[in-house]
Amino acid sequence: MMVAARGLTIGRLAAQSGVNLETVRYYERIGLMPAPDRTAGGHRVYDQAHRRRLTFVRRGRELGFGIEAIRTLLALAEPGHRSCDDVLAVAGAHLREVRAKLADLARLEVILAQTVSACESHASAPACPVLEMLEAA
Amino acid sequence: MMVAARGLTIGRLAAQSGVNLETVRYYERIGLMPAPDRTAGGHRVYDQAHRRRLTFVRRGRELGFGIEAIRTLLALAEPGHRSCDDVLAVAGAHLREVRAKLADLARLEVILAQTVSACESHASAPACPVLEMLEAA
DNA sequence: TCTGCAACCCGTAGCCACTACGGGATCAAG
DNA sequence: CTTGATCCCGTAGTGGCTACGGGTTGCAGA
Repeated sequence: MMVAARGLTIGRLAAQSGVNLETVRYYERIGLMPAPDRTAGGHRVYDQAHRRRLTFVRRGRELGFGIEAIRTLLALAEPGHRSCDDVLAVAGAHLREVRAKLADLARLEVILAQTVSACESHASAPACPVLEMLEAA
Repeated sequence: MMVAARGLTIGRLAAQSGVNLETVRYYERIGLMPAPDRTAGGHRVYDQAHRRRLTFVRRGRELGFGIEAIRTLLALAEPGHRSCDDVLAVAGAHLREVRAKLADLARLEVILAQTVSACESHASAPACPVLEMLEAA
Protein backbone atom coordinates (compact mmCIF):
# COMPACT_ATOMS: atom_id res chain seq x y z
CA MET A 1 0.00 0.00 0.00
CA MET A 2 3.01 2.31 -0.34
CA VAL A 3 2.26 3.60 3.11
CA ALA A 4 2.19 7.09 4.53
CA ALA A 5 3.62 10.41 3.31
CA ARG A 6 0.11 11.60 2.47
CA GLY A 7 -1.99 12.72 5.36
CA LEU A 8 0.20 15.03 7.37
CA THR A 9 -0.89 16.30 10.74
CA ILE A 10 -0.34 19.98 11.32
CA GLY A 11 2.58 19.14 13.57
CA ARG A 12 4.33 17.08 10.92
CA LEU A 13 3.62 19.65 8.26
CA ALA A 14 5.09 22.33 10.46
CA ALA A 15 8.19 20.28 11.19
CA GLN A 16 8.69 19.30 7.55
CA SER A 17 8.36 22.79 6.21
CA GLY A 18 10.22 24.51 8.99
CA VAL A 19 7.36 26.69 10.12
CA ASN A 20 5.98 27.02 13.63
CA LEU A 21 2.77 25.09 14.17
CA GLU A 22 0.88 28.12 15.42
CA THR A 23 2.08 30.02 12.41
CA VAL A 24 0.51 27.45 10.11
CA ARG A 25 -2.86 28.10 11.69
CA TYR A 26 -2.19 31.80 11.45
CA TYR A 27 -1.48 31.48 7.73
CA GLU A 28 -4.76 29.66 7.32
CA ARG A 29 -6.63 32.40 9.18
CA ILE A 30 -5.24 35.10 6.95
CA GLY A 31 -5.89 33.04 3.85
CA LEU A 32 -2.28 32.46 2.91
CA MET A 33 -2.75 28.72 3.25
CA PRO A 34 -5.95 27.01 2.14
CA ALA A 35 -8.15 25.35 4.72
CA PRO A 36 -7.26 21.65 4.66
CA ASP A 37 -9.51 18.64 5.08
CA ARG A 38 -10.31 17.47 8.58
CA THR A 39 -10.54 14.14 10.32
CA ALA A 40 -13.83 13.10 11.83
CA GLY A 41 -12.58 14.59 15.07
CA GLY A 42 -11.70 17.91 13.50
CA HIS A 43 -7.95 17.59 13.14
CA ARG A 44 -6.40 19.16 10.04
CA VAL A 45 -5.06 16.82 7.38
CA TYR A 46 -2.50 18.13 4.92
CA ASP A 47 -0.99 16.73 1.77
CA GLN A 48 2.16 17.31 -0.24
CA ALA A 49 0.70 20.29 -2.08
CA HIS A 50 0.25 22.02 1.26
CA ARG A 51 3.79 21.16 2.17
CA ARG A 52 5.13 22.66 -1.03
CA ARG A 53 3.11 25.81 -0.62
CA LEU A 54 4.13 26.27 2.99
CA THR A 55 7.78 25.74 2.13
CA PHE A 56 7.42 28.38 -0.57
CA VAL A 57 6.02 30.75 2.05
CA ARG A 58 8.81 30.02 4.48
CA ARG A 59 11.46 30.65 1.84
CA GLY A 60 9.79 33.88 0.90
CA ARG A 61 9.74 35.00 4.52
CA GLU A 62 13.37 34.07 4.92
CA LEU A 63 14.13 36.30 1.97
CA GLY A 64 12.33 39.06 3.79
CA PHE A 65 9.23 39.26 1.61
CA GLY A 66 6.13 40.51 3.37
CA ILE A 67 2.96 38.45 3.53
CA GLU A 68 1.26 40.43 0.78
CA ALA A 69 4.26 40.08 -1.50
CA ILE A 70 4.23 36.34 -0.90
CA ARG A 71 0.54 36.23 -1.70
CA THR A 72 1.36 37.88 -5.01
CA LEU A 73 4.29 35.57 -5.67
CA LEU A 74 2.14 32.53 -4.95
CA ALA A 75 -0.38 33.73 -7.50
CA LEU A 76 2.39 34.35 -10.02
CA ALA A 77 3.71 30.85 -9.40
CA GLU A 78 0.42 29.29 -10.46
CA PRO A 79 0.86 27.36 -13.68
CA GLY A 80 -0.60 29.51 -16.43
CA HIS A 81 0.60 32.82 -15.09
CA ARG A 82 4.32 32.49 -14.50
CA SER A 83 5.21 35.92 -15.72
CA CYS A 84 8.84 36.48 -14.96
CA ASP A 85 8.31 40.20 -15.44
CA ASP A 86 5.72 40.45 -12.71
CA VAL A 87 7.81 38.34 -10.38
CA LEU A 88 10.73 40.58 -11.14
CA ALA A 89 8.73 43.67 -10.24
CA VAL A 90 7.93 42.26 -6.81
CA ALA A 91 11.43 40.98 -6.17
CA GLY A 92 13.05 44.14 -7.49
CA ALA A 93 10.94 46.33 -5.23
CA HIS A 94 11.88 44.15 -2.30
CA LEU A 95 15.53 44.30 -3.22
CA ARG A 96 15.37 48.10 -3.21
CA GLU A 97 13.82 48.04 0.26
CA VAL A 98 16.48 45.66 1.52
CA ARG A 99 19.18 47.92 0.15
CA ALA A 100 17.63 50.96 1.78
CA LYS A 101 17.49 49.20 5.14
CA LEU A 102 21.01 47.99 4.65
CA ALA A 103 22.21 51.52 4.05
CA ASP A 104 20.36 52.80 7.13
CA LEU A 105 21.77 50.07 9.28
CA ALA A 106 25.28 50.61 7.95
CA ARG A 107 25.13 54.30 8.84
CA LEU A 108 23.90 53.34 12.28
CA GLU A 109 26.68 50.86 12.72
CA VAL A 110 29.34 53.42 11.92
CA ILE A 111 27.99 55.94 14.38
CA LEU A 112 27.50 53.40 17.13
CA ALA A 113 30.86 51.79 16.57
CA GLN A 114 32.66 55.14 16.70
CA THR A 115 30.91 56.22 19.84
CA VAL A 116 31.31 52.90 21.58
CA SER A 117 35.01 52.74 20.77
CA ALA A 118 35.45 56.31 21.96
CA CYS A 119 33.79 55.14 25.14
CA GLU A 120 35.98 52.09 25.51
CA SER A 121 39.21 54.00 25.17
CA HIS A 122 37.78 56.80 27.18
CA ALA A 123 40.70 59.05 27.07
CA SER A 124 37.92 61.38 26.00
CA ALA A 125 37.93 62.89 29.40
CA PRO A 126 34.97 64.33 31.13
CA ALA A 127 31.83 62.59 30.00
CA CYS A 128 30.60 59.40 28.41
CA PRO A 129 30.64 59.77 24.62
CA VAL A 130 27.49 57.73 24.23
CA LEU A 131 25.56 59.96 26.59
CA GLU A 132 27.06 63.03 24.98
CA MET A 133 25.75 61.99 21.64
CA LEU A 134 22.27 61.46 23.02
CA GLU A 135 22.29 64.70 24.94
CA ALA A 136 23.98 66.92 22.37
CA ALA A 137 22.39 70.34 22.57
CA MET B 1 8.93 90.02 30.87
CA MET B 2 11.46 87.97 28.89
CA VAL B 3 8.58 86.24 27.26
CA ALA B 4 7.95 82.65 26.29
CA ALA B 5 10.21 79.62 25.73
CA ARG B 6 8.87 78.03 28.92
CA GLY B 7 5.44 76.59 28.76
CA LEU B 8 5.42 74.44 25.67
CA THR B 9 2.23 72.93 24.38
CA ILE B 10 2.46 69.31 23.36
CA GLY B 11 2.40 70.38 19.72
CA ARG B 12 5.34 72.72 20.11
CA LEU B 13 7.26 70.18 22.17
CA ALA B 14 6.69 67.60 19.49
CA ALA B 15 7.81 69.95 16.73
CA GLN B 16 10.90 71.11 18.63
CA SER B 17 12.08 67.64 19.53
CA GLY B 18 11.19 66.02 16.23
CA VAL B 19 8.75 63.53 17.65
CA ASN B 20 5.19 62.93 16.54
CA LEU B 21 2.61 64.48 18.84
CA GLU B 22 0.76 61.22 19.35
CA THR B 23 4.04 59.57 20.16
CA VAL B 24 4.65 62.04 22.97
CA ARG B 25 1.40 60.98 24.60
CA TYR B 26 2.35 57.38 24.01
CA TYR B 27 5.68 57.91 25.77
CA GLU B 28 3.82 59.40 28.70
CA ARG B 29 1.47 56.41 28.85
CA ILE B 30 4.35 53.95 28.99
CA GLY B 31 6.18 56.06 31.54
CA LEU B 32 9.07 57.05 29.33
CA MET B 33 8.16 60.70 29.69
CA PRO B 34 6.91 62.10 33.01
CA ALA B 35 3.37 63.41 33.24
CA PRO B 36 3.62 67.17 32.80
CA ASP B 37 1.62 69.91 34.49
CA ARG B 38 -1.72 70.84 33.03
CA THR B 39 -3.53 74.06 32.33
CA ALA B 40 -6.85 74.69 34.08
CA GLY B 41 -8.49 73.23 30.98
CA GLY B 42 -6.39 70.08 31.06
CA HIS B 43 -3.86 70.80 28.33
CA ARG B 44 -0.33 69.55 28.95
CA VAL B 45 2.36 72.12 29.70
CA TYR B 46 5.99 71.18 29.12
CA ASP B 47 9.27 72.85 29.98
CA GLN B 48 12.82 72.68 28.68
CA ALA B 49 13.68 69.64 30.79
CA HIS B 50 10.94 67.75 28.99
CA ARG B 51 12.29 68.95 25.69
CA ARG B 52 15.78 67.73 26.51
CA ARG B 53 14.51 64.36 27.66
CA LEU B 54 12.35 63.87 24.61
CA THR B 55 15.20 64.80 22.31
CA PHE B 56 17.35 62.24 24.10
CA VAL B 57 14.67 59.65 23.43
CA ARG B 58 14.39 60.59 19.78
CA ARG B 59 18.14 60.34 19.30
CA GLY B 60 18.16 56.97 21.00
CA ARG B 61 15.40 55.72 18.74
CA GLU B 62 17.24 57.03 15.68
CA LEU B 63 20.23 54.98 16.80
CA GLY B 64 17.92 52.00 16.94
CA PHE B 65 17.78 51.54 20.70
CA GLY B 66 14.61 49.91 21.97
CA ILE B 67 12.36 51.64 24.46
CA GLU B 68 13.65 49.60 27.39
CA ALA B 69 17.25 50.34 26.47
CA ILE B 70 16.41 54.03 26.33
CA ARG B 71 14.77 53.77 29.72
CA THR B 72 18.02 52.37 31.05
CA LEU B 73 20.12 54.98 29.29
CA LEU B 74 17.95 57.74 30.70
CA ALA B 75 18.53 56.39 34.19
CA LEU B 76 22.26 56.15 33.54
CA ALA B 77 22.25 59.74 32.33
CA GLU B 78 20.93 61.00 35.65
CA PRO B 79 23.54 63.09 37.42
CA GLY B 80 25.03 60.91 40.13
CA HIS B 81 25.03 57.70 38.15
CA ARG B 82 26.82 58.41 34.89
CA SER B 83 28.64 55.16 34.75
CA CYS B 84 30.30 54.94 31.39
CA ASP B 85 30.72 51.21 31.90
CA ASP B 86 27.00 50.58 32.25
CA VAL B 87 26.25 52.79 29.28
CA LEU B 88 28.85 50.91 27.33
CA ALA B 89 27.22 47.60 28.17
CA VAL B 90 23.90 48.77 26.76
CA ALA B 91 25.40 50.39 23.70
CA GLY B 92 27.73 47.47 23.07
CA ALA B 93 24.89 44.98 23.20
CA HIS B 94 22.95 47.11 20.79
CA LEU B 95 25.92 47.39 18.48
CA ARG B 96 26.19 43.62 18.40
CA GLU B 97 22.50 43.37 17.48
CA VAL B 98 22.91 45.94 14.76
CA ARG B 99 25.87 44.04 13.35
CA ALA B 100 23.93 40.80 13.41
CA LYS B 101 21.03 42.37 11.54
CA LEU B 102 23.44 43.95 9.14
CA ALA B 103 25.00 40.58 8.40
CA ASP B 104 21.57 38.98 7.89
CA LEU B 105 20.49 41.73 5.58
CA ALA B 106 23.74 41.60 3.64
CA ARG B 107 23.32 37.87 3.03
CA LEU B 108 19.78 38.55 1.91
CA GLU B 109 20.89 41.26 -0.43
CA VAL B 110 23.39 39.00 -2.13
CA ILE B 111 20.88 36.23 -2.70
CA LEU B 112 18.17 38.57 -3.91
CA ALA B 113 20.50 40.51 -6.12
CA GLN B 114 21.84 37.36 -7.75
CA THR B 115 18.41 35.94 -8.35
CA VAL B 116 16.96 39.18 -9.63
CA SER B 117 19.83 39.72 -12.01
CA ALA B 118 19.55 36.15 -13.23
CA CYS B 119 15.92 36.97 -13.84
CA GLU B 120 16.65 40.20 -15.67
CA SER B 121 19.10 38.61 -18.06
CA HIS B 122 16.93 35.58 -18.34
CA ALA B 123 19.07 33.64 -20.62
CA SER B 124 18.40 31.09 -17.90
CA ALA B 125 15.88 29.50 -20.08
CA PRO B 126 12.88 27.65 -18.88
CA ALA B 127 11.69 29.12 -15.61
CA CYS B 128 11.85 32.25 -13.55
CA PRO B 129 14.90 32.08 -11.27
CA VAL B 130 13.05 33.84 -8.45
CA LEU B 131 10.25 31.31 -8.48
CA GLU B 132 12.75 28.49 -8.78
CA MET B 133 14.46 29.61 -5.65
CA LEU B 134 11.19 29.72 -3.74
CA GLU B 135 10.05 26.37 -5.06
CA ALA B 136 13.31 24.48 -4.89
CA ALA B 137 12.57 20.94 -3.84
C1' DT C 1 -16.58 90.61 23.84
C1' DC C 2 -17.53 87.35 20.83
C1' DT C 3 -16.52 84.02 17.41
C1' DG C 4 -14.28 80.75 14.87
C1' DC C 5 -11.06 77.41 14.25
C1' DA C 6 -6.68 75.41 15.42
C1' DA C 7 -4.96 72.76 18.76
C1' DC C 8 -5.73 69.87 22.34
C1' DC C 9 -8.19 66.06 25.18
C1' DC C 10 -9.09 60.81 25.78
C1' DG C 11 -9.81 56.03 24.77
C1' DT C 12 -9.64 52.62 21.54
C1' DA C 13 -8.36 50.13 17.51
C1' DG C 14 -5.24 49.11 13.91
C1' DC C 15 -0.58 47.94 11.89
C1' DC C 16 3.00 43.54 11.01
C1' DA C 17 3.92 38.83 11.65
C1' DC C 18 3.69 36.20 14.73
C1' DT C 19 3.75 33.84 19.58
C1' DA C 20 1.69 32.39 23.79
C1' DC C 21 -1.86 30.82 26.78
C1' DG C 22 -5.52 27.99 28.56
C1' DG C 23 -8.88 24.57 28.85
C1' DG C 24 -10.73 21.05 26.51
C1' DA C 25 -11.04 17.30 22.69
C1' DT C 26 -8.84 13.69 19.90
C1' DC C 27 -5.59 10.32 18.35
C1' DA C 28 -2.49 6.49 18.40
C1' DA C 29 0.56 3.43 20.81
C1' DG C 30 0.94 -0.02 24.29
C1' DC D 1 -8.73 0.81 27.67
C1' DT D 2 -5.70 3.89 29.30
C1' DT D 3 -2.37 7.21 28.86
C1' DG D 4 -0.01 10.97 27.19
C1' DA D 5 1.17 13.45 23.08
C1' DT D 6 -0.99 16.11 19.88
C1' DC D 7 -4.45 18.94 18.30
C1' DC D 8 -8.60 22.13 18.68
C1' DC D 9 -10.20 27.22 19.18
C1' DG D 10 -10.36 31.92 20.59
C1' DT D 11 -8.13 35.54 22.56
C1' DA D 12 -4.45 38.44 24.06
C1' DG D 13 0.15 39.98 23.98
C1' DT D 14 4.61 41.63 21.57
C1' DG D 15 7.08 46.59 19.80
C1' DG D 16 6.51 51.05 18.66
C1' DC D 17 3.91 53.55 17.19
C1' DT D 18 -0.19 55.76 14.17
C1' DA D 19 -4.96 56.78 13.23
C1' DC D 20 -9.62 57.82 14.34
C1' DG D 21 -13.53 60.08 16.26
C1' DG D 22 -16.14 62.93 19.06
C1' DG D 23 -15.68 66.29 22.27
C1' DT D 24 -13.20 70.44 24.80
C1' DT D 25 -9.99 74.37 25.26
C1' DG D 26 -7.17 78.24 23.88
C1' DC D 27 -6.19 82.19 21.56
C1' DA D 28 -6.18 85.68 17.78
C1' DG D 29 -8.69 88.64 15.03
C1' DA D 30 -12.94 91.51 14.23
